[in-house]
Amino acid sequence: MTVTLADVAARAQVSPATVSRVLNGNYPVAAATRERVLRAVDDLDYVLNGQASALAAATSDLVGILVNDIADPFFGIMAGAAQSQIGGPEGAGAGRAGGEKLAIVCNTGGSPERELTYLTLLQRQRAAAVILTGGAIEDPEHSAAVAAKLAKLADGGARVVLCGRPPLELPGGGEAVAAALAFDNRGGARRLTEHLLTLGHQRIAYVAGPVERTTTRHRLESHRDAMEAAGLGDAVDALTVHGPYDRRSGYDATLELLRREPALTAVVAANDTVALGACAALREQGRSIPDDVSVAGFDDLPFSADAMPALTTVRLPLHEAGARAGRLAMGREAAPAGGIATVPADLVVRGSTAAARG
Amino acid sequence: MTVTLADVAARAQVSPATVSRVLNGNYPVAAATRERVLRAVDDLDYVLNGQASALAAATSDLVGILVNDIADPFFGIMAGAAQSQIGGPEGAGAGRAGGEKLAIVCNTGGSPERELTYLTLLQRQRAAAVILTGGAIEDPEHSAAVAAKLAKLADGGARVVLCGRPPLELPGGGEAVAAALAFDNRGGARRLTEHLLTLGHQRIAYVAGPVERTTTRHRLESHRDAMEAAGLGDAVDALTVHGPYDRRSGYDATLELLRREPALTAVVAANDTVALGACAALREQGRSIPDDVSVAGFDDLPFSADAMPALTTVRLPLHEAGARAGRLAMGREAAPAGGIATVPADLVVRGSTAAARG
DNA sequence: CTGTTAGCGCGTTCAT
DNA sequence: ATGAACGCGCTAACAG
Repeated sequence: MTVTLADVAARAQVSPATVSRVLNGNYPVAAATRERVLRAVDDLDYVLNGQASALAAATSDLVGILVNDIADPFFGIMAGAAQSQIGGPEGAGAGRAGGEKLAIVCNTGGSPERELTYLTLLQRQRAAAVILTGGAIEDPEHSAAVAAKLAKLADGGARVVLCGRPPLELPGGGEAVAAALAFDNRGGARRLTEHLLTLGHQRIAYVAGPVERTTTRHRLESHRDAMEAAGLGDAVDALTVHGPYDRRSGYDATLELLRREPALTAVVAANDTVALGACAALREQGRSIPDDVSVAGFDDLPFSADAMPALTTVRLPLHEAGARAGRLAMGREAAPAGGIATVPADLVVRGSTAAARG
Repeated sequence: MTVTLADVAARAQVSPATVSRVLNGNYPVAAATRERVLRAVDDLDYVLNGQASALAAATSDLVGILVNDIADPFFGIMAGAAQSQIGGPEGAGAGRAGGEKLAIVCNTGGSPERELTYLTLLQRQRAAAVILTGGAIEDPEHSAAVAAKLAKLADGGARVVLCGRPPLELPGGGEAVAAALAFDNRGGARRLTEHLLTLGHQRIAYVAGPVERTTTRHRLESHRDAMEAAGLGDAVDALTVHGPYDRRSGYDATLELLRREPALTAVVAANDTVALGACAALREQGRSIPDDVSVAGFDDLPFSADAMPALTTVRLPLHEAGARAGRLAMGREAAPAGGIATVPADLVVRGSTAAARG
C-alpha cells in the first residue's frame, strides 16, 4: 500500500542505501544516479517515513514548544517567533525528504500535570529540542519533577531552552538547560511602580497573577520593593488581589479593590489582559481613566496600544525572545555567557496613567 | 545509554514481549508478572520509544493542528480547544506508556508553501489525524496540491478535519476529509450589514481581508448582497479596501476610505483586530464612534467586549468549534450528516454601532 | 561512487 | 499466560 524506500530503489534500479543517500544528501552520489532516483521518488510519490528514519538514525526532527495558554497572544507571539526559526524551509524541495525540523506547540493550559505529560511525550518522541516558555509553577515537588525530566531529556540529547522562564535552581537542573532567556520582570515592575509614584500616586492597588507562578512573584515583589522605598510598604498587602491571567480576573479584582479602598488612584495589573478587565470595572463604577484612576499593564501586547486610553505598560520583546529561543534550540546561535541572558523590560508610558488627583 | 524494553525485560526476568503487553495492556498478563514489570519500569525510569513503537505498530500518536497565525487569538482559541480534546490525559500514570496522543500545533503563517510543507512533515510522521483551521487560500493550483496531500494523508489512515475552513470542492478532496465544520461567514456578514442598513446607514465602507482567502470572499460577498438588496450595490466596490487580518491594515484602509468618501457613516471590518485599527484611525481623524461613524468587526474575540466603545461584531463559537474538531479528529464524535456541519455566526450588537447621523 | 549486511526498539504472530 | 522469532522502514558501517 504505502510506498517504501525499497520500492523507489527497485524502480530506480539502485540499492536502498543509494536512495537514502540521495535523499539525505550526505554522501556523494553520481549525478546520473541521483536523477534516476529523484525521478523514481516523484513517480511513486514517495514520502519518507519519519519514524523509521528517526529510529535508524537515532535522531528526531521534532522540536517541542511548551506554552501555558495558546489562546493568549503572549504565548502565541513567542511560539510563532520560535517556530519561524525552526520549521521554516523557505526554499523549494519541501515535498521530499530533508533536514526540516517539525516545530510543535504544546499547550499545557497552565497545568503542572500536563506539562509533565508533554515532556514525557516529547521524550518518548526523542525530541531534538524543547523550549519552555512563560512563568513556571513554584511548587517544589513539581519543579523537581520538571528538572528531573529536563535532565533526562538533555541526557538523551535534546537541547533544552527556557524562554521567559527563570533558570532552574535545582541540582541537576541547571546543567540540563542549554540556555535560559529570563525576562527582567523585576526591573520592569519596579520601573512601572516608580513611574506611578513619581506621578504622585500613593494608594496604588495591585492585581497580581496566580500565586504559585514565578512571573507573579517577581513582578509583585518588585512592586512591593518600590512601594517600600517610598515608605508605602504597609499598604501593599491590603491592596493586592491574586487571580488568573485573564480579563475577568482584572474585572473582579478591581471591584474588590474599590470596595477595600474607594479612594485608590491607581491600579497596576499583572499583565495587559488583566488591565483591560480592570479598566472595564473602573468605567462601570464611574471612574474615568486616567483622570480619576490610572491603570497600567505588563507585556505590551498588540492590543494595548489600541485600548482607550492606550495602556501604559512594560514592553517585553516577545517576538525577539521567541526567535532567539528558536535559534538556540536549533543550535544556530551560541548560548549566552553562563547560559543565562536577561531580556530587557522597558517602561512604555501611554495615556492610561496620569498625575494623581488633588 | 538509553534504557530499552529489553533492559526492562531482563530486570523483570521476563521476555520483551511480556513487557510490551503490560505496557499496552492489550493482552492478558498475570497480575504478579505485571507487578514485576511495572516495578522494573519504574526502577529503570524506562520511557517508551515513540518512533520504534509507531514503526512496529504502524500507527502514530501525533495529531497535527494547522493554523494560519498562532499569535492571533482567533486561531489560538480554536487550537487550544482542539488540543484539550486530544492531548489530555487527566489521570495518573502519565509517566509511562499509554494511548495518549500528542497534539501539535503547526503555524503556517498563512503561507501556502509552509502549509504544504507541514502537511508533508505530518504525513512523514504518519500522523493519526490532521485538523486544518481557518480560511483557505483560493489559488486553484494550491488548492489542488492541498487536496492531493489530504487525500494521501487520508489514504494513509489519517483522519482529516476542517475547522472554519470551507469543504474542499476538488475531486478526490471531498472524500478525503472526515468532517468539515464551516463557519456561517455568509449569514453572519449579511446580518451584520443588514443591521447597519436598518440603522439608516448608506455610505458603508468595508475593510476586507486578503483577496485570496475564502473567509474574505464569503464575508465580502454577503456584504455586497445585502447592499444590493438595499439598492446600494453600486457603491460597494469603491468603498472596499483589501488588506491582511491585522490592526495596521484596518488603520491604513480606514484612512484611505475616509479620503475616498469623507461622508461615510459606517466601517465594517474583516475581523475584530482590523476593526480596532479602524477605530484608531477614525479617532485620529476626529470622528467619534458611534456618533459620527459606526464600526463593526467579526469573530467576537475576547478583547472586543473591552474596546471603547464595545465592538458590535459577529460571534463565532471558536472554542466550541475547536473542541468539536478535536473530538472528530479523535473519532470520539460521529461525523455530521454529509460530513459537513455549519457553525452558526450570530450578530452581537454593542456600543460601536448606532443610528446614522442626520 | 555503489551494493551488502546489520541492526535501531518495539509489536506481533506463532508456538508452548 | 508467556517466550521465540520475525519484520516494520530506514541508516550506517563495511566492503568493493
